[in-house]
Amino acid sequence: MSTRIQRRNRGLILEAALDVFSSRGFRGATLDEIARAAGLSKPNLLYYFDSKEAIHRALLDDLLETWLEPLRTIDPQGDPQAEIMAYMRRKLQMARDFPRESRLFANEILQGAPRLGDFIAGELRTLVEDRCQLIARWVAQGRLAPIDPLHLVLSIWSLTQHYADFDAQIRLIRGGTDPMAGADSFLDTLYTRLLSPPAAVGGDPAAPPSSCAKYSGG
Amino acid sequence: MSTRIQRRNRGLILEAALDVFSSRGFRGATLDEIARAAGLSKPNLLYYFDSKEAIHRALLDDLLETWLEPLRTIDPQGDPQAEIMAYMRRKLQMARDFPRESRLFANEILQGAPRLGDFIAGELRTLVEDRCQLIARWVAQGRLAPIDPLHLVLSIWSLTQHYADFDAQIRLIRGGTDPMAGADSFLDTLYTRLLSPPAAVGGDPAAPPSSCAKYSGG
DNA sequence: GTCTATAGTCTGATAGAC
DNA sequence: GTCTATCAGACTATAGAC
Repeated sequence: MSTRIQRRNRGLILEAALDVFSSRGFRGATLDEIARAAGLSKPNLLYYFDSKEAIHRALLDDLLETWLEPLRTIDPQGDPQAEIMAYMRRKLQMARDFPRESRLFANEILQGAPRLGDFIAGELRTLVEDRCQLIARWVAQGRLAPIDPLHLVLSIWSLTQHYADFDAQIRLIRGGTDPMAGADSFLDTLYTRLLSPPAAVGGDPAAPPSSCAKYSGG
Repeated sequence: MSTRIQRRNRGLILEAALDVFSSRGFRGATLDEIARAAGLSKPNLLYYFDSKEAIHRALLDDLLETWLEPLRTIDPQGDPQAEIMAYMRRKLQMARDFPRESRLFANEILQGAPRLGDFIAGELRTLVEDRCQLIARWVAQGRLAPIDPLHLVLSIWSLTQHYADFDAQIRLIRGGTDPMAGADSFLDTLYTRLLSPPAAVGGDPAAPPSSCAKYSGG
């Protein structure tokens, strides 16, 4: 059983650690800096967590469910285009609400996914494959414009997380203005134009993507 | 004047350092690992470069021109859609040819651009603003579908660099297959649908983006 | 130019008093 | 539970022989 002060201090540590790990990477982060940010002493950090590694792992574990959930929420019974647009908007909202978590994740991937390999090759891969099959069915039914399902999913990750991961760059380029100003309507426009099934008359100028067949089973 | 062996060793060091810095970040990299990868002793590294920081800076300096050039190459006299598609393809080719450079850059931005702030707020920002004005003119002339120029540029950076920066994740999700397989035709499709000016009849279903006015001057 | 040896610093983790 | 003090290892960088 954990006391009130224990939960409070664990929370302080994780909050501080998220700041430091997300902006410096695992090796760039130091316990000294985390301790200072948490307002605790370094030995006290190690009273609550066994090691620097354990703090980092706790952050990742907290993150993984959050990371899968927006993709899980896609409803096979819903309207295809509306479902994918809603998924994109959830991911964009996550970039707004949890930019540090996005950068923590990006740091891990950039360094070869040393601690996330199992998660990605397991739960995430399974879920992505399932969703790609769903999208391929929607395309086959003519309810979405022809598109490669996997690259579509990757594009949503890329375009939404970019606003969190490259926040520093966008701020410097935009000067004072909000880095995400205009992102919502831009992405709405982009995915509307990308996904709208070609109207009965007036064909789509783009060639259909070569490989949807891969996911057409199931 | 530098001898043949000096040029060779500097090259070996920079090549090894690019491997290590791009996959571990600045603080995660160690001179021991770079020395081992270069086949030289650690003091010998520091005979050629003043410090770890100096090696890193040399890599970034080499990178910056390469980073600007594809954006510079956009031709104001060319066909708008073709120019932007060609720019996207150049960036995608860079992700294929120079994935380590892309990850080196991403590492720096993720950590708040501590060494790239001046470059981004200066040369890059100036060039981006110039290109956004050009794109805004093209939109105003009806030669491109209505779109926010800055977010268009950001989307190209995001979607192309993603294949280099998140390579580890994509590999794990795709299993054995080439991480970039299908990327070319996907991005061709995406930007064709995004940028094609609406045909005379059969309007675009997307609302025009709110703010192109910002770049309409010039 | 390249090496061995090492100085000096930082960092993760532990010991032990309170 | 929290602290001061400190250890052991890893790290960047330098000294000095060859």
